[in-house]
Amino acid sequence: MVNYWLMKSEPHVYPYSQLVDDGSTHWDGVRNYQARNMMRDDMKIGDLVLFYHSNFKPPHVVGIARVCKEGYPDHTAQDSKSKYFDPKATPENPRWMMVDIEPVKALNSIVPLEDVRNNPACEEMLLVRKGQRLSIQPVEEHHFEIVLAMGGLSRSEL
DNA sequence: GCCAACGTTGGC
DNA sequence: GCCAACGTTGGC
Repeated sequence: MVNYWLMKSEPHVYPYSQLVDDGSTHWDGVRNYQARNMMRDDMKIGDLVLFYHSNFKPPHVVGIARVCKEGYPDHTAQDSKSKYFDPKATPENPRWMMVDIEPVKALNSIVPLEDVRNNPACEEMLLVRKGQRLSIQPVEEHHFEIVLAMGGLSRSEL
């Protein structure tokens, strides 16, 4: 059973192209409990991810990624030199978790947030809900397929 | 740069 | 357990 997600990254911090260059990455630095719980409990190897560029004009979905390692402790929380350091995190109680993702395919054309918002079929997506700030969001399969199609790709091309 | 929405913290 | 103050996110 494959699940679908959307993960936000600021392109000036970590763009999709960097994921492609790196081959995979660990999704460190998430310090929100809802997002952590999804990484810890729900994200499974093979799950597909809409990779989203936030804080960019225009904000947009840029590519597809895949979960390649399931939830494990985010070591940056225990690194006092890291900007993600959390003094409450310990080896016994790491507090924060991360997953690894790998690139699957860039969209043929990016899908701006506005296009998602203007698509009546996407009305129910968390991404376009008012006040929705979660950096990791569950996505329904049909929404995943719609965004994929808006980006000029079909499921069989992944 | 503004600010709405939301999450977290900590005093009580 | 309430809630005011504060910090962060992220579109605009």
